[in-house]
Amino acid sequence: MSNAIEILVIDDEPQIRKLLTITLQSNDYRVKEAVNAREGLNMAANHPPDLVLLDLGLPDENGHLVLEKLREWYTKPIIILSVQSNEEDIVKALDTGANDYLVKPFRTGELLARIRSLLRSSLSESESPVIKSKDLEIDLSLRVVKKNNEIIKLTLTEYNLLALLIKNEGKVLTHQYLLRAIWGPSYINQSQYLRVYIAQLRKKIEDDLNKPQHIITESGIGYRFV
Amino acid sequence: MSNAIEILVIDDEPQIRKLLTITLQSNDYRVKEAVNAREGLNMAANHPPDLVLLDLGLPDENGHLVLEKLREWYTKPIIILSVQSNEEDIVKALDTGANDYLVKPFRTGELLARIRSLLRSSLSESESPVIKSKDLEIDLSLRVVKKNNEIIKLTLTEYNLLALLIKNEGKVLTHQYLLRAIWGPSYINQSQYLRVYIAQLRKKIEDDLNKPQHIITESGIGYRFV
DNA sequence: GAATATTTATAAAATCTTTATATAATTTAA
DNA sequence: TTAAATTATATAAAGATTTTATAAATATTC
Repeated sequence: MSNAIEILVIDDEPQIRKLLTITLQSNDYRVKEAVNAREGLNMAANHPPDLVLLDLGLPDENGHLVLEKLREWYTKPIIILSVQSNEEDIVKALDTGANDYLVKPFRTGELLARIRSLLRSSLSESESPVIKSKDLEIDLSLRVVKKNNEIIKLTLTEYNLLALLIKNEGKVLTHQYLLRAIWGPSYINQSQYLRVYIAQLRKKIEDDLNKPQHIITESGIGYRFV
Repeated sequence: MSNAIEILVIDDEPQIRKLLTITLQSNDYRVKEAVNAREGLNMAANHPPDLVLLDLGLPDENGHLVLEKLREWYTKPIIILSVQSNEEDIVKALDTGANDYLVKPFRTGELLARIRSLLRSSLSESESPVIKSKDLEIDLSLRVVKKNNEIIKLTLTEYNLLALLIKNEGKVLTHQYLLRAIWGPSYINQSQYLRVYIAQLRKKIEDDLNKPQHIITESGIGYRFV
């Protein structure tokens, strides 16, 4: 998978690198390893990762200095891993731009949770989940649908229906399923509702109503979004 | 100073609250104190702070549940303070939406550094102090709104509503969310309030009331600022 | 007592539901 | 396999309902 989240580990201890790599990989992150400051800064610059795990006790350069250099341009999360547990180091690292500081030995479950926490906030602010096709674009968090870069107005039911179809892209959703999900369990026989709303949606998002490109009818079964 | 950063402390132990309040105030933060979950949630809703310090061991409700309720709508940083140092609690809290977790007793210098770290990222990314569009200009730090370079007078509620919409530019904010954020959780059914204030805001900032360019109605859902 | 907030009332707009009818797809029977 | 019959779908449009906009009256706050 090429859209996996990439994490750069900068640590000189081979056994820590190995532990981190195995832990992270088994949680579906892509991992790159650097064994010292020079290599770490190079790798970060050549191919910026989504998050950096940085050991403060590197052999070739002072850890705080590495952090400072990295922060000159790197804006995504940096987590410090260090054997130093004194307050001075922690405060200094955080004030230099680190987003978190874990004292070695750390608990891997906690590290993973802190990684998730940081990725959550850094991702949600920069880019929201947008689904794009040739002419359509749906931003589920903004609740906005665009066709050829123009916002199209959808009513509550129209949007709910489209969002459900899109979330299950490629999959045929049965009449029953759609009716139950949008109108509720007591409406599963009101297929006509569905037809009316599918027609309205197509009028808004399809170029040629006689040859729908997005909402495909599966006669006798349901509809499918492609 | 009225534009100081405001921190809400939710903790039932008086001596901890006192320590936190003194520490924070001497670092130029404005502090509000809540002694239990109910009071904390109310205070957060009525006047959303810039950051929340939440004790997990509250007397009246489970801490994780409080965190969950808060995160339903509150998007700014939350730091957990807890005597529990077990990994399970830490992971759970972080995955529920906490941004950091400090085990009591904590070092105040580290707490302050972690607060600075979180405020740094949340402030720099979420709100640039001045937002401009063709005819409108809003300075969130000065609390001033200009239309065609003329200052327009807004009441407290009008300003809070407009500021919230603007901070979430492009995003549809539901009635519930707006009512909860501006009036508090007990007002989520008073959609009429919202309509009255939206109408007043439009009268002040829109050129053509029949074709609003800034505050867009999403019928059945809420409003969106563009 | 002026400014602001909360209610109330009501007209207008938007949306949803229902009906009607044409068209398309599928099944049945010769 | 083809033609008729049946079933399923598409779409417009009318009526019903819900939602929204706005003015204006009343209450509250500072």
